[in-house]
Amino acid sequence: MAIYTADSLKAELNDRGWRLTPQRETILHIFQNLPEGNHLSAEDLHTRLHEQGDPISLSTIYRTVKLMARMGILRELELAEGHKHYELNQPYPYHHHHLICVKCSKTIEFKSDSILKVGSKTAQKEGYHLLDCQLSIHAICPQCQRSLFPV
Amino acid sequence: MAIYTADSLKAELNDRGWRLTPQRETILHIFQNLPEGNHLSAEDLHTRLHEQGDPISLSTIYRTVKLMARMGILRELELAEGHKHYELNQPYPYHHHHLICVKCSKTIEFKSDSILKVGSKTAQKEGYHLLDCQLSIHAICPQCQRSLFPV
DNA sequence: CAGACTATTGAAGATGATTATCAATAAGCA
DNA sequence: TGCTTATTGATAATCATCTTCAATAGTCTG
Ligand SMILES: [Mn+2]
Ligand SMILES: [Mn+2]
Ligand SMILES: [Zn+2]
Ligand SMILES: [Zn+2]
Repeated sequence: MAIYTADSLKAELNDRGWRLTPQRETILHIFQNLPEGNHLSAEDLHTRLHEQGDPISLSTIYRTVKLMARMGILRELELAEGHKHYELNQPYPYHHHHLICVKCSKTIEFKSDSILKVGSKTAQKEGYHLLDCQLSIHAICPQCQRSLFPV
Repeated sequence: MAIYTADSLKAELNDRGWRLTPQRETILHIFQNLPEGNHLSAEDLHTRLHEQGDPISLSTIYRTVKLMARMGILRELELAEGHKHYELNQPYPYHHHHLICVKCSKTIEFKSDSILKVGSKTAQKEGYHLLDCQLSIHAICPQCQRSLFPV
């Protein structure tokens, strides 16, 4: 959960015998410039990259996003059924959690440093190397509570 | 997050115009008798049901498990890549969270009532009807930190 | 308790997000 | 500037999950 620049990303990749490519740098930039509260799926990323003139293949997008999640640079979120969303994994005080409507997927972000503390402490106690810590509240939003549609 | 019996399950299903079937009751029983720390995938459930002489179809298992998650009876967990796991959604003091190794999926459960409080309070403040609240700590376990295998 | 209504089931096939393959390309390094 | 090999893009493959639909069986009513 650190702040990454192209340089620090390169350094960390090279450390592991990997490489910094224009594609990886471009994808990092997309996330770094993503307004708070936005979350991108692989498909979203693909579209957005195309629109800005960076036609990166879906294969590469899937690989990159997975790699960055494993490195702790991105967070992998289950905000909707059927596909994952990603956002930058930022440290305190940007770190936050999600309240998700299981019917319409409307999502509200909220912060809690006590949760982050519990997460760090628990990982440390067990000797785990922390990558991400996210509270997911699955619930039904006020609007969907009124809807008569089943389930 | 209530404790369910076959009767209370029937009552809640009927309230919504739905039905209690032997399949649904059997699946609820499986989860009610599952030892702490166990989590079942749809495929796991299918196998286990077959073994105990209840050959319920995979279709029905997927439907039931999804239905019960939407009702708040089961929790849907992302403990490993590629498939979901389910467990009973129990109230305090059985309610717990998961510390997950992203490389080998080894999972450790832990409790925290402060997190549960944050979850309830947040849902309530936004007018959401709470179904489940789970802290997922994604990390790398001690054993996998030592492994040389990439990512 | 029987009959009507319709939710549910099981079998089979479809879907679609994500991965695997592999030849061509291009980082990193000396 | 070359050498090694990680990475990319195109394509095909995977496989967890959902859909369809005819047959079955809960629930409700009289
Ligand atoms: Mn977010
Ligand atoms: Mn558990
Ligand atoms: Zn909603
Ligand atoms: Zn591990």
